[in-house]
Amino acid sequence: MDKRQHLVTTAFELFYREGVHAVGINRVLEVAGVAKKTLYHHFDSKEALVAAVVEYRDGRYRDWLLARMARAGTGQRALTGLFAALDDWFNDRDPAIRPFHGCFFINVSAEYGDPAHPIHQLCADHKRAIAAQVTGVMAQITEDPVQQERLAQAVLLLKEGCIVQAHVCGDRSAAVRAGELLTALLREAGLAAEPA
Amino acid sequence: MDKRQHLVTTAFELFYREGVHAVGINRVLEVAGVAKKTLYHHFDSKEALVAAVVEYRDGRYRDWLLARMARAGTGQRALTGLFAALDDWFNDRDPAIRPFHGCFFINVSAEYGDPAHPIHQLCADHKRAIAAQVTGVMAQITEDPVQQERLAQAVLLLKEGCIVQAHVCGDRSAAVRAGELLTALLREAGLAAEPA
DNA sequence: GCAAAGGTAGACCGGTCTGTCTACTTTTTA
DNA sequence: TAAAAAGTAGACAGACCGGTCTACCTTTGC
Repeated sequence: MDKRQHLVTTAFELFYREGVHAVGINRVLEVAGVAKKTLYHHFDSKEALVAAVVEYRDGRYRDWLLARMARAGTGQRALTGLFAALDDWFNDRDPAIRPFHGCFFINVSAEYGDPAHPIHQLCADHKRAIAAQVTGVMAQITEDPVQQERLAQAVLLLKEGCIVQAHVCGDRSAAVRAGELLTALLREAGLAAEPA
Repeated sequence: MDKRQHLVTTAFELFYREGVHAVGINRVLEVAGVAKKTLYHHFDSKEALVAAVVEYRDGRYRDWLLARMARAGTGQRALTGLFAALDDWFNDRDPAIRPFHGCFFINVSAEYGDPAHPIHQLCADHKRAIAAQVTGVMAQITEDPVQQERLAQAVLLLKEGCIVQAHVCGDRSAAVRAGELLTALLREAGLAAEPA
């Protein structure tokens, strides 16, 4: 059993559910069943642990989303798969990502509000990595690079928007509406919807 | 000088910039130049202060947004005004709302992650109040109630989305793109863009 | 003119925070 | 097999947390 990894996953669950500042190091140690010395052997400080947790979640989340998109197909089907994945996430239907307590990266960057803070930067890095993934899919839909960028940005806007609506307002159907809006936008852009 | 109000505005500035849990009561008192007894004369607890701060910001923010929309005109022009207002907010161009550190309500509900928590509820209430405002404007654009609801939801999705993009990724032009997407959606819905 | 309300400063309470440390045990590896 | 690495429990330090309290001062309304 890798103690370091165990600390990271335990800390993630607590931080995600209750917030970073609301969870003390002693609480993490108690739940993980690990000695304090061990934590400070692996991490210089709580902030170093937080950084490791963000990076861990970044990898997990992107792997999950990419897999769900790939499973749905390519091009437009992958985008439909993205919003279907979000819908399952919001409604706790996918064991691979359950439970839903909002976007961890939005939550953490709310607590580390200064954009220059390293932890905030890690959250921004995650969003940029997701953006790169989505832009890659866009290349399968249109050849026009301007259109690619424009539509990728639309997907991201709708994605973040529906995550916030789902978490803050408890609107669990936000992903469905976001998906429908994207379809409308693709139609408006002259890209006919593919049959299911 | 109303001490209670002074405490609320001071606490808001600190909470907004640094987060609720990151700012202690003593810090608020020090910055406000107010005695601890006075704070606990007006508020039962820190949480009561937080609630008052959220309600204060709710009023201020909605007044500001409503004024900006009204200034831009009615119907579609009001919606354009909404995204222009967000753009000014993100780029610190409007003294009435400056500075920008993300959406206070998203930030606070990230710290009070439990949807059943009263503070989280207050944040949800704010979003619902904004939603009602936007739905009202939609009645000026189309008579179809289904279309009204659908487009209002689209505006909210794009609004929350661009706020997150602006704050987490530091993308200060997110509001402009969100506004363009809304125009595209209105066009797709068969509602021709009004001339400026 | 005086009581009531609202204000001041700051000591104090019990508790929690991050982080350090001692002293000892287990596991890994060369 | 022996040294090095990684682990254990938990006391401790110094700072800060939210919140209470005493003792005193200032404003305000009747």
